[in-house]
Amino acid sequence: MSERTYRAIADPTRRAILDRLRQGPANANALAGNFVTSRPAISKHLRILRESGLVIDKPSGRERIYHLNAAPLGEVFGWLGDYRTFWQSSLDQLKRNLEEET
Amino acid sequence: MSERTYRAIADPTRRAILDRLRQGPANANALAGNFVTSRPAISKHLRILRESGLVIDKPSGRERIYHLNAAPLGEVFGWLGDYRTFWQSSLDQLKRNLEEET
DNA sequence: AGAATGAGTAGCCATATGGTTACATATTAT
DNA sequence: ATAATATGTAACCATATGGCTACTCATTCT
Repeated sequence: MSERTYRAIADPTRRAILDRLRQGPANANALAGNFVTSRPAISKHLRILRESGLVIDKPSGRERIYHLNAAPLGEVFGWLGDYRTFWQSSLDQLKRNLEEET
Repeated sequence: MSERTYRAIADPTRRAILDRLRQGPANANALAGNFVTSRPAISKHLRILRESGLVIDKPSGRERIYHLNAAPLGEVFGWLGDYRTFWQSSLDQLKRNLEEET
């Protein structure tokens, strides 16, 4: 399912929602309040976040409280981790490669 | 520019290209050879990777050698890092939250 | 010179994406 | 009971995305 995770975090609004949820649960209205975007649009983003498992919603009366579930991000983090050594040495390493046969 | 990075890695083919480049530089043809997708499609992906700075191309005669440049991934890694504590404790933490008022 | 090769672009197409307004539904407040 | 509130969905729209075939351009091989 990690494919969905990559897609989900590709959108800046959705990343902002996740960032917001790091400070604690919130209902849809509260989340929408943070953006210029219309509430239905946020509702759509929340659906995508739900489907990717990045948020979990807990119905509470007429409202729905959204909780962050960061677990799926672990996979992405893992994938990126494999590149760690590359970006650490990359600047000079790359230069050497590129100038190698100049 | 990190926005472009998130978009770039959202596509599985592009991630596969990056994975491939981790093993060393390659020209466009070689990269395209790894996929069922047509060469022009790969060419487009390479353009996006170039524009996001994730690859750097070094023209060499009639071919163009692509090198991985993982640096931009560092930003994404950093963003994900802020969630680390969440996914580590998330399973039981979340359960507690959800069952809190049940 | 002429053929072949590596690679990008143009033009086209179908589907996905993100946004909007209008509407439907359920729960809570008066 | 009725009004107000919270939220999601429907229908529609414009643009982005990813893929394909045909074509162009530059370089290299014979």
